[in-house]
Amino acid sequence: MKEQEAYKKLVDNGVRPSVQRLAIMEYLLTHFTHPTVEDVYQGLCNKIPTLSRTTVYNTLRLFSEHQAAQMITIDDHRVCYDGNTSPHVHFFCKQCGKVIDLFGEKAPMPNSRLIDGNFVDEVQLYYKGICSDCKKKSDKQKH
Amino acid sequence: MKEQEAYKKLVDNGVRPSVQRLAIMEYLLTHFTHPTVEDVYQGLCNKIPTLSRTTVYNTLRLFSEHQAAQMITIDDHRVCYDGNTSPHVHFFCKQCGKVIDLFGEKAPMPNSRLIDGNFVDEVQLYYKGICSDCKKKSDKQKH
DNA sequence: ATGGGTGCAAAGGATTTGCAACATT
DNA sequence: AATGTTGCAAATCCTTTGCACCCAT
Repeated sequence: MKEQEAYKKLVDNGVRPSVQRLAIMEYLLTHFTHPTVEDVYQGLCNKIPTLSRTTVYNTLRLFSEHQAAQMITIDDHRVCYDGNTSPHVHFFCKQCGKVIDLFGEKAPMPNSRLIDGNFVDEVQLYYKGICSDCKKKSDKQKH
Repeated sequence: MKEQEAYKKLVDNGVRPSVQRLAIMEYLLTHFTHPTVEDVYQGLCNKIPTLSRTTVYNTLRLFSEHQAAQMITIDDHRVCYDGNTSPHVHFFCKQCGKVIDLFGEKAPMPNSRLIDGNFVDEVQLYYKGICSDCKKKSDKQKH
């Protein structure tokens, strides 16, 4: 049951559970599609009709501050989130804006938590380019 | 002379030179501070009094599309740019918002330009945390 | 009853767009 | 003349804030 996993993930990371927080975390743990705030809102507003975008904004920010989710800033137009907090590589398609996991690539590890006196607590590796779907489409158009 | 370097960087990357574009590129090549659009605008509006923010926005986007500069999306509140297009690691301070180069860390290389059918033409590695300056400040407050 | 959580409406801020004026070839 | 470039003003869109209400302890 993903509900219990969501509950555990909140408590383990020092976030008090509430109906909304549990629902948002459960959404992240069942949709590894790198949803934006709007995606999460649209996905839950039927289930929780009183849900507001503000709550989704606040909650996702809270999650990332507590390392309960990863905030992904790969797209310069909007932020998105990932419930998978283990390090892995993200690919961004500059054409369609999709964010894809590249589990085959090895995620980097800093040499140390302390680099030149700066304390590192988060690492993100981003690859950008054109995804296979968009590449196929543009290949077709050439004929 | 940085002017000639700026000119070359534009032409080499297929960007037609103009007064504004040269000035903006020269600014990038003399300020490795990861300036935002506003920074570049403020830095140049004395030299070019007619300069508009719109032009800075358009020009920097153009540069990054032509690989003449790197667009850095490490800060979720605003984009910044780097005239150094060789791969290196960026550190973002979550407290003061500063972006620092970590030349000591090794920048990753994808195994191939084509990963799972996706074409990769840009790689960015971001470290996030608290910078040494902010760490010192918060240490002092404890006394 | 107290403190945290939620949600509405409004504000804020970064970025883009439409379009007319301008520069350059 | 034709084409690309610039810059103002307005629009857009994402995100945050202020504040009142609500819920749970």
